[in-house]
Amino acid sequence: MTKNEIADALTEIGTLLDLKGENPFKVRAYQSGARVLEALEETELARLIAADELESVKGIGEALAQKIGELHATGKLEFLEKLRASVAPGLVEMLQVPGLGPKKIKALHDKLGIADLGALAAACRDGRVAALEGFGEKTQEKILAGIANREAYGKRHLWWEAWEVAQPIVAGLRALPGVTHAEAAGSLRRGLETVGDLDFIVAARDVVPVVDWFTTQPGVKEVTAKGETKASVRFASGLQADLRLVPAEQFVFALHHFTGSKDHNVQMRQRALARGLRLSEWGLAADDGPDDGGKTVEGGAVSVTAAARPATVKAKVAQTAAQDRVMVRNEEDLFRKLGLHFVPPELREGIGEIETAEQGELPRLVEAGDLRGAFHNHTTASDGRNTLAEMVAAAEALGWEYLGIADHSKASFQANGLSEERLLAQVKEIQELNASQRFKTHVFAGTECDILADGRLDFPADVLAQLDYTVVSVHNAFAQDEAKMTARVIKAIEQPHVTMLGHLTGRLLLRREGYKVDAAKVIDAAIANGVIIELNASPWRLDMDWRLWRKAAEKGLLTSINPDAHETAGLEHVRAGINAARKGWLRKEQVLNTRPKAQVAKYFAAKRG
DNA sequence: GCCGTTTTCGGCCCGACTGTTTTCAGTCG
Repeated sequence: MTKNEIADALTEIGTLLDLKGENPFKVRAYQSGARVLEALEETELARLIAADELESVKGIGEALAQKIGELHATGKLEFLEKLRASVAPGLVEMLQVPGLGPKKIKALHDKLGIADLGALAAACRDGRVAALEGFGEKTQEKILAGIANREAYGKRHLWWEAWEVAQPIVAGLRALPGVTHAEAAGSLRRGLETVGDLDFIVAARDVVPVVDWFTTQPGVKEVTAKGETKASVRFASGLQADLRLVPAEQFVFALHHFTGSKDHNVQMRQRALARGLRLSEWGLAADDGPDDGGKTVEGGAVSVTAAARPATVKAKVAQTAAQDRVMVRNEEDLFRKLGLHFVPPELREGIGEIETAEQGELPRLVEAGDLRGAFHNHTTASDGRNTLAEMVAAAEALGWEYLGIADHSKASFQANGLSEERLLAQVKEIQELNASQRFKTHVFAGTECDILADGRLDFPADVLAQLDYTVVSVHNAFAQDEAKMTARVIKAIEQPHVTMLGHLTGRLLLRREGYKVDAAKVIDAAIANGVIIELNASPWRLDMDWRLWRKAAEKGLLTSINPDAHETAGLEHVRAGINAARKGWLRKEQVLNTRPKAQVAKYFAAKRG
């Protein structure tokens, strides 16, 4: 078992023990054990197990060491299997209902015999839940609503959709009187392809109007929390948004903390501790040990124990400031205090960015402003919703130097794919449009040519030779096994005149898994053949996945950030592609469509031979 | 279950919020 799988098993043990009403500190021991494990390198874990030194790791004692060792060696754990058998599986599912935790679930199970969501809904409907001690009408209603909406509530949301909700809120927050800082944090800020919920961090002199404004935004369906420092709302789409109000001097720390990721934060806190500092959402302070006036660290938060707890947040800040608080002006400053170059939010995934930032070797990431155009766009000639002229006008409005048109080929019948004749007519139309100088934006004539089931292309080489460039993509026979699909794609990119490979896996985020293909082999073949793999920037695709880009680009792979636009508004999806490219550590030089028109034309010409 | 110049038992993570209570338990992050 890998360390992350073992960590998942420990977390599951914690959850199950919690549901059984076990000692909460025991529960936490398993959960923090999982966190500790996640922070270890895979090789380090193997070494510690081999050397029988697991117990030297803080947070792992005799019992956890034994269980981790067993899971690592055999992939199984009898203790966990017995535990699973002793807890009704429906209870775990009940944890998904907002407002239900282990205690309430245990009470429902023990007193009403409820063991799954169906029975819970029934008990709510006939009023048995409200009659239970510690429950009431409101709780019962909330549980019913939670069950009804759990699919929407539990689900993640496309980055683009979340961003469209978040943008006006950030702008509105910043415009409120007394607001000094406002930012969206979380996975949205990290540019992750999907987002669980929205986190807004705000510093304001007067909090009440901010909370009132936030909870009355258009689209808010439900206000689930409303206090002086925090408010939560739920939009009709099921998207949840949290607002956190912090004093101005804590803003940077809160922003960093809630931007995450969890792994990045764990590593940052460990780095702080190694430097005699403690980092948390509250601040950065000297680490004087656990008895330095009451501050303790657990789960990363610097907090104040009961004996020394001041009455208010303000008093707490004042007290901490009076002690050893390290002041920072911005995130750059925060990283600098820990001996690091600034780590852009998109890189904060805990996958090596901190080590690289220490060496000062983080790349200068590609930016939205670097793009000069985009390829792989559709028009009404195939399945697009705007004409060639409309698409070019939209590109011109974006200030683009060039726009590539790549309509579908005839095998994509469902998408009104172009025959050879229609394609060549379109090429002529494009040449005439360029000659007319009607638009400042130059149009490159291409195609999105289907890769047929056997790896042949939908157009012959002599037709492709008449285009500026060729994108090749898989649009059918998705069910082929990995070996067959991989061979099919490689055969396609080995053929002459192929400029770039479209959406490597064909995935549709939150809707459809991609087809099975060996990405590493395709990447090697693309490099060997001088073929680009596109970064399809459609918010539903973001394919090839950002997790593969860093290594692929290091090996020499070139990309193009392609919106796959089917209408004028779709051109702006390159913004989502920029996120993915940045998460893949890509520099401007590794993205074709950051190059000036003349260089692109030269690149295409060289490829055509 | 883990931990220890407060050491081998008795602590351990808390602030904010809601809902059920009338002083607090449970949830969430």
